[in-house]
Amino acid sequence: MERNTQSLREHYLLAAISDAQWRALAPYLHTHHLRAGQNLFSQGDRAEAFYIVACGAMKLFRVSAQGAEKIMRMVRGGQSFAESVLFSDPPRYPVHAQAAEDSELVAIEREAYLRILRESFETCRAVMAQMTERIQAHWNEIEALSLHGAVPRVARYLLEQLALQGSPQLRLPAAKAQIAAQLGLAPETLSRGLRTLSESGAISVRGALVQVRDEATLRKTTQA
Amino acid sequence: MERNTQSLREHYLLAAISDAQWRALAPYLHTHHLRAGQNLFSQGDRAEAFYIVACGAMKLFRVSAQGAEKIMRMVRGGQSFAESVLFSDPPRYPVHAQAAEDSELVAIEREAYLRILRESFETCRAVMAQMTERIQAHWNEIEALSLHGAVPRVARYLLEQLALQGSPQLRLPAAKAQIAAQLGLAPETLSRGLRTLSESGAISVRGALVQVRDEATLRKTTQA
DNA sequence: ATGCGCGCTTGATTGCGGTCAAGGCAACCG
DNA sequence: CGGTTGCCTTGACCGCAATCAAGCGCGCAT
Repeated sequence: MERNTQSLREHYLLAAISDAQWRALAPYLHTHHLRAGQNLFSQGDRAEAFYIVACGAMKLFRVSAQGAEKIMRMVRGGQSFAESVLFSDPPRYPVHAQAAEDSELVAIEREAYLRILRESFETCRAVMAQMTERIQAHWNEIEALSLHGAVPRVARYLLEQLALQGSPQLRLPAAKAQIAAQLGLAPETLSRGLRTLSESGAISVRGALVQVRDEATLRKTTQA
Repeated sequence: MERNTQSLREHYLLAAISDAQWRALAPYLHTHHLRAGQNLFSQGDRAEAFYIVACGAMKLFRVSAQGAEKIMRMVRGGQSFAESVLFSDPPRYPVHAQAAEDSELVAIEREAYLRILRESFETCRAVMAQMTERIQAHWNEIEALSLHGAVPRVARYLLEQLALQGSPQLRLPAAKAQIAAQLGLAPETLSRGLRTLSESGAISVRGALVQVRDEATLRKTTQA
């Protein structure tokens, strides 16, 4: 973990703390290596730590009684997850977490980090800002789920990716079945959605490569 | 507002601050009176304050392009809303807010409260805990929306109300059309959902009065 | 008491998305 | 080079919830 130390400390959850605090925290950091498909924790497990993804990708998901899987969030390198267990009481993980690829994580012990938080308003502020962002994202998702149909959801997802990847040459970051699960759709419906968007001229698709041809149309479709 | 001062200060967002901080904050608190149906702010408005409901009820909602209204949250006496604008930049309200009944609110200016927050970890902690709770609620709602059908959503809502009201003699807190909008359903579907639950023996309905007869069945229906 | 109006319920129809089953396509392997 | 395997797409069908359209019941005012 020595090599990662510096980049880890640049993470927003750790950037604002003092050197002394950093040294105090160090014994409570642990790295984990997971192979694709391996479970990290299950929904309902007692939580002693939260995590930062060094590399790879984790999927956070829930499972319905019939076994259908809904991906709540994909977490990639540099992002953190399960910070919410810092403040829930009793601290339990509210989702399942599983490695979507071979991954490397840093676990941060809950109690130790809370001690840091107590002494650093800037870090508190970072945590709160992060939570705020998450809340906004949830509202958008709830709105999409209850107000819009399947095609707008796909369009919204593509715009998100566009913002994320910069280039109009998108490469889908996961298998389409996974993306479908993230959007709360059947894989077939995602397929048809992409087809519809193609036919409207907004995008063109070949395999996992999506070319955004008309962002304006795409943006309109979002709220249709 | 003098009469409310004490009860206001017992609100979790204000409970942990010192007397000096309280005096410093006082000039930045403002009471508002709204009649039922009156708008407080619209989605996208620039935000200078967040709010605590003294009495009455506010509805927070979004509107689709076709005019359909989705109630994101109902806020009643003692609860606060729009705290998330404390940390978003630029600070804009992410929903519309409208009085569902005649209501009395206390507005707390954003900048002033941020100054308090900087000096009170306990208050930070309260804010973060609150946000955590909200995030969990959103996950539950997202799960319900994407994994379950209409009847389980109704069942879930009734269980929420049961926990809230204590007694198995529920009084629905709003017109059924409003509740339907909150659940993301057509009013007709809510009606049929209640009917289904009646026929299964889980509840019985007369007007706005719902008697919970079999909580276990209701709970099963939730995740069906 | 009678008539009106509004909110709720009920029934019939429609459309969207899920499910099931079959086919295409590409990568990997004998 | 043909075969197998896994992923994706396509098409046919089905079911749930939205929509449309009456009917019903209750409160209210004349």
